Formats: sequence, structure tokens, C-alpha cells
Amino acid sequence: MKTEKLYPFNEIEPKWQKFWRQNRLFNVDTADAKNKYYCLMMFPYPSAALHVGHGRNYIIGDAVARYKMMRGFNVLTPMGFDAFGLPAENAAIKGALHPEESTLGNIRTMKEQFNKWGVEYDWEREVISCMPDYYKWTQWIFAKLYEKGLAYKKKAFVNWCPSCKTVLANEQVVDGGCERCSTEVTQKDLEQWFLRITHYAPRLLKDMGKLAEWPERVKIMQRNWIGESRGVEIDFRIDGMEDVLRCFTTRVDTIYGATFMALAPEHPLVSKLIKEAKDEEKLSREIQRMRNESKIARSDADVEKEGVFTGRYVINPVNGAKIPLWVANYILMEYGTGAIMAVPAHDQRDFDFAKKYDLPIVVVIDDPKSPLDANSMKEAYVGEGVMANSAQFNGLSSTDAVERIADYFEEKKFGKRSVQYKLRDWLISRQRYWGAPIPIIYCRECGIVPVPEKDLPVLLPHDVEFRPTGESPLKSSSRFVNTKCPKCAGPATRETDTMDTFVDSSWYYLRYITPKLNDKPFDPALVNRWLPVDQYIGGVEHAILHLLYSRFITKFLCDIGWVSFDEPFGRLFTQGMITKNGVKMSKSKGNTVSPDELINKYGADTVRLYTLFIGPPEKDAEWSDRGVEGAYRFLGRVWRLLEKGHRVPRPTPHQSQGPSKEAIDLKRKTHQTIKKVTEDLDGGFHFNTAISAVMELVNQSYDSLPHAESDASVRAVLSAAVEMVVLLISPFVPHISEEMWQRLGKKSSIFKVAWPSYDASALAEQTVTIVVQVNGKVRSRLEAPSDISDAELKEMVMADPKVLQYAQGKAIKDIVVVPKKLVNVVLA
RNA sequence: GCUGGAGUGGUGGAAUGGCAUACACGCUGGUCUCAAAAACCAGUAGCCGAAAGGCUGUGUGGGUUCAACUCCCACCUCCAGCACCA
Repeated sequence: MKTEKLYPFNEIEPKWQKFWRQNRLFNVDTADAKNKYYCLMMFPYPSAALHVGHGRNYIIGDAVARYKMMRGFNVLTPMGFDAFGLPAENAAIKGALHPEESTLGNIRTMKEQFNKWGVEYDWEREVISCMPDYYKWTQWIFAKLYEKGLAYKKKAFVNWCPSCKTVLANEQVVDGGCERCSTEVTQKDLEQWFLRITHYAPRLLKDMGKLAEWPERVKIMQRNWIGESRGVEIDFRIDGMEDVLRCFTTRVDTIYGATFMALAPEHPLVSKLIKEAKDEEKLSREIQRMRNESKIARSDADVEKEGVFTGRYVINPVNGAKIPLWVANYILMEYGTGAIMAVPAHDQRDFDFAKKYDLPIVVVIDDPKSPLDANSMKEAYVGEGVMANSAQFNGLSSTDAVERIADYFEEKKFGKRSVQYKLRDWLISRQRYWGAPIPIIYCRECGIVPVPEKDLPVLLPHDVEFRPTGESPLKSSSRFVNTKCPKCAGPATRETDTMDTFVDSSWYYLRYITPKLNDKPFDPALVNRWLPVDQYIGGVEHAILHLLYSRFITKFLCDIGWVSFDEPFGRLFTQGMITKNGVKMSKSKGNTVSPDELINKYGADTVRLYTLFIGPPEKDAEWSDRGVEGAYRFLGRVWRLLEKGHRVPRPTPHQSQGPSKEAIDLKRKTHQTIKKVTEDLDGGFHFNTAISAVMELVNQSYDSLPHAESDASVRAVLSAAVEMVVLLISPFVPHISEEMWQRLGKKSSIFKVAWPSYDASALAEQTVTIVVQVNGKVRSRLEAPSDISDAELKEMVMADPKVLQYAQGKAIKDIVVVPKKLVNVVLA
């Protein structure tokens, strides 16, 4: 389609972009934290080209920053790049540039794109996580964690991606596959570094109470991920052995119904338990087979339950009953204690297992609606009910019994109350090149020694064979590996794994405050004045990983006295995805929309306006090129409104006898619009309705143009309305607004102007339209003075011919009056 | 399975107890034009009707209320997260 140029955006936009930079509109002096507003957008991974879906995040953030500026805040909006990571390395392996070159190149491209969008930042604070002056402090944080016992190394079964040839955190395994390449994840037994995030599980959960301004869905996801369960740990004696088996249950009310016990195949006592069994070899082979099944296959709920009897029995502490001890594939070593008491009558998994292996089923909680019979049950009864077959607890409600039995257990020392979490410690070592080296040295004499602060950063060597082999590429550099022990100066070797990039991004928001400091990660005094972040904006895909890790690191830094707050982000906004043809835009699906072409054709303001107008920003939205044209037409309309307003011939002065109805109406609309836009921006991020409100004002201004020719009062109100339109859209479409502002004869940048406030008296209406209903159906409308009394209004309504027509011959039961809005006549 | 979120014209959406469909896209007709584009004007939920007007209508079925897209109960569908978590 051929498009006419509706206004000279191609001249205007570069002009004002240059102006903002020259006038340092977005550069902040952090020494002055008075009235501060820290507006943070999630920093991106530097990819080759941004599409319009990426743009939503930055456009929203830019609009918020500009709005807050006009509200008089000292707004800090920094930007940086989450620059370590696999894609750059994988590209390099395919024979492209070194990761550093491609990353820095991509950063340059992205900054140009931000520029063209009119998305401005305080670039003097730019943070790039792959630069030594940044990762020096990522390493410093690791060293601090190590010092406090919160970073540790252990051999563990870990998630291994055979394609990326690296381990993955639990959070990075999606549907059993690698989050990057979807290759099925396998298990590998490796020595790995972990961060003890589980230590913070209770606080990460409890402090969510402080996050009132976070989206509920994000909090729910984090809560589920942390996965707290309250229950009881119970010790079962093993018949004929000294050892004790501890299990965890949330359903201690079912303890009298435990008919067997089951262990995870990986349980450390398994081999000892089967040692003297007569068919030990066969047993051990079976158990080995269960272990070898991948965790992914095993964790599928549809997988057939399997197990073997160990030949041993344990003693139920409440009644001394001897119950058989099994090893079963559905028991997870990672959760609880890796051992469960099985109650087939009241747990579906145990029920399935008992049916398969013909184990007894004992009902201990009866269904109050229909009594249960263990022989004929088709599925486990998992609801609440009345205690049965449970000695002194019979007759209690099962909910009471949970507490009563827990008390009894603690009294008798059979066990104690306990809390379990699904959250696992954070596995951070990666056998890859493009990441921050873990600052650890192994000395034959001194063991594991963290690199002292004065020796940081541990530089990532440039010349390395980084093709993945399953071993860390850094191992290939003997210059890197061989070093001296910082303690004894003896020969030593370096850790060759690098850190998960989520470590880099878990603290970047602190670095922006003092980005160039080289003797500290940040200046605590300033950071404590500027943080928590006032508004954080980003994609919901980071609801768990990045946000949880950042909360963890902040709490840690708070505990060691480096910051005085324990939650980093006050308000969080997560924008929805932009889709094309119903699916997320991505290069691989070939459905991306490039902003460059659109900006050339319509200008950046059009792309910004459409992006904000497309729908509620927290929801996903389908991109429409037609919609872009609509936004463009609107800007053209605003542009012409300004010109037409100027060209209206001046009315002859003799008509100036006070404001006309048109003038009062337009003035009211103007102030209603100020109110609506302000409330839409303050109350949430309702850009779409704010923009439609301004569109209405523009439409009404056009309608008043003919009146302005003959009526001086309309002319005056119209020019005020036009000025307001420009101010109200300026955070959304900054270039055209600056230009129009200048053409209105204003001297300063529009973003230095105070946001308008509305005049409540201008909102008042002299007459209102009253909707008249008969039996709840709209039958008529009346114009009435806005200060009319209820009684007078009723009288007016009852005189309305329409109402009379319907009311004829019927008794009036009631007349409901909603002042200034509606009257409902209720007929019998 | 569990936990959230959502379901409104041809489309994106607006309205959180009081005029359902604001605003925009699309479409139809018109003005201007040799023609087109742009701009401007009018129309645009469905059904009946020449019209006036009437009836129906916010996923489905019930309920509360003078009044329900909005609140309550049950269900259906879609999306997202989690999922053998004891």
C-alpha cells in the first residue's frame, strides 16, 4: 500500500533524539536522591536484531519514565546488557565470530534500535555483564557466598543437556528438555557448585507479603516453585537392625493406615538393607534398573508404578505394627527424606502400588457421606472425614487429628513437626566458555581456596578452544589452569567451570547506581538511597528464575550488611507477549515484525503509539499492520489539528458575551481527559484507554472547529484543548509532541513541563441525561438539571409519555433513583 | 490432576452493580478527483419491520437484585505455570 506522508516524522525524530541527548534529559546525578524514581527495565541478552515484540518492554518503560519526569520525579532509567551466555558461544562454534566480538557488535546494533525508537536511557550508566569490570564483582559476590558457607561443591545427579554439553539448573529444565534447545535432559553424576538458596526458602516465601505491588500470577508462580509443605517427620525402626528410617508426611492423620513403607531407589540405606537378603543379586539388579531410568521418564505421573520388596520390615511407632519395606520407582530422593509411609486407602499413588502388589488397604478416615470399604474401593479417598481404626483418635475429624496426632508424636518423641520445600539449591556451574569464571583455586595443601578480592577478576582467557566436549573449555588453557595458591603460594589449579548467567543478572540493578566504581561492587550509601527499584518492568518468563535469584542475592547482601533492604523490586510490571499469527514472535518461526521498516514508513511515534494502544499491556496481543496505520492516521490528525487551529479566522470581537455551550462542553471534555489519562497512568499501566480518551478529545476538538470561527470563547478553549492533547500524549509519542510544543511557541522541552492537573469545577455539568427504565429496561431519556431533587426527578419521569404508556393500568411498586444517572420505574 | 487467568460485534478491545459494544481496525455508501491515494461525512451486534418501533444479545445452565458482562452456584472451552512433592 502506498502511504502519504501525513507529517514530517523523518525530520522531526532524529532532531529531538539529538536534542534529548545534548540536553542530557535522561542523565541523572545520583548524589541527589530527593524525589527519586528508579525505573528499571529488564536488561536484554544482546541478540542481533530486536523485533516489535521486544519493543513493548522498552516502550512501556520509556513512557513511564517520561511521565514520571513530568510529574516532577528525578527519574533514573539505566540500561545494560546481559551479555554472557550460550547463543553467542554456539554461534562462535558454528564458525562465526568470537563470542566477545559478536556480543559487542550486537550491543551496538541494539543501542541504535533503542535510539530509533526514541527510547532513551542514561547511557553513562551502561552495564555489560561480560566485561571484567562487571564480572569482577559477580565473582566477588560468589566469594562472599562461599565465605558464608552459602556456596558449596558437591557430587550430585544433575540435569545434563547432551546437545549444549552442559548442566542445567532445575529451573532451566522445561518439559523434560533443555530450555534452550529442547533436547531431552539426562542425568549425570558430577561435582558441581551450588548456591544455598534453600537456606532462604522460608524468607523468600514470607517476604512475598511485602510485594503488594507485584502481579498476583508472579507471586503464585514463586510460591508454587518454593513449594512449602507443613507436616511431620516420623522415625521408623527397622526390625532387626539398628538403623532408623525417617519419613516425612503431611498426612499424619493417616498414620494408622500405613500398610507399607517405600524408599527411593537412590536411598543411601538401600544397599545395606538388602545385603543379607537371599536373592540379593536379583534385588540389586532391579533397583539398579529403576535408578537408571531417567528422572524425566520416572517423574511422569502416568508411568507404571514399580517396586521390589526388600525382605525387611519396619515398626509403626503408634501401634508397633510390622509393615513391609519396599523400594519403589515413584519415590523421589530429592524431596523429603526419600522415604514414605504408604497409606493406600488415602493416597492414590500408594493405592495403585498396593493394588499392583497386593498389599493391604486399611481405611482410617471414613467418608462422612458414604462409608468406605477397603475391599471394594476403586480409588483412594483423599478428602477429609472421620477418624477410624485409629485407637484413641477414633471419632475425631481428620483435620483436628492432624494436629492432635502431631502433638502426640512430639510428646512421645516418635517424630516432630517439620516443613519441606520443593525448592532445590541453585546449581551454578557450567562447563562452558562464555561466562564468568568461578573464582576458586584448588591447592594440594590448602584444599579449596577462594580467590582473594585483590586478585579479582579472574579473567576469562581469550584464546581457548571453546568447542564443548563435556569438559570445561577453560581446561584447555594451561596458562589459565595453573596458578599459585593464594594461601601457601604452592602450585595450584583453578576451577574451570563458569557461572550460570543468572548469577550475573541477579545483582546488575545495584551496579547502575555507581557503575564505574572499581574498588567496590557498588556504593552502599547511594544504593540504599536509590533502592528498592520503584518500578521494574519485564517479561513474565522471568517470573521464577531471575526474580527469585535476585531476591535471594538481595537478602544475602542485606544479611552481610551491604544493603539495608531485603527486597530489590518494589513494584513489578510484567508485560504480555506480542504474537503474530497467534504465536510468539521468533526468528525460528519466521513471524517477526521488524521495527526498522515500520519506523521508516510511519515513524517511531507511530510504532510506539500502536504498541501502547494494542491492548492491556499485561495481556498478550496480536500484532496488526493495519492497526499501525490507524495509529499513524491519528498522529496525522493531531498534527493537522494544530495547523487548523492556527488557521481558524479570528471571530469578530462583538460576540464575546461569555462562554457558549460548545466552549463549556469542550472545556469539560478537556478536563475529563486530563483526569482520565492521569488516573489511567497512576492506577496501573492503562495506556490503551488513556490513548482512546485523548482520541475522543481530538474528535471533539475537530467538531468544535466550525464554531471557533464565529465564537471567541470556543476559540480560546480549543487552543487550550490542543495544548492539553500535546501534553497528554507526550510520554507515548515524544518526538511529535516536542515538535508541536515548540510550534505552539513554547521554549523548553515538553518533558520539563509539569504534568497538567484538572479543574474539578470544569467537570461540573449543568444538565445531565437521565436514563429512564421501566422494569429494568431502557425506555426513555430525559435532560434534567444536575441539581434536581429526587422528588422532582420522579415527578418528571412520571410525566414522560413513554413511561405513561408502559405504566398504563399498572400499579407502581417502586421508583429507584440513582442521582444524576438513572431512574427505574418498577411496575407490579 | 493441581493452581491461576481468560471467554463481549467481522477484528483488537471498553464498561467491575446503573445506557453493553467507548476508542480503534475492517467493511459499506457518499464528498473531493480524469482516476486513485490521502482527507472528510454518514452507516455498521443479530432478528422482525417500509418506517416508527419491538424482540434477542457479553461461553452454557441456574440463582441473588428494582437493575448483572460485573456478585453467587454448577458446568464447558481456551491459555499459562506446576505436576508421582509424600
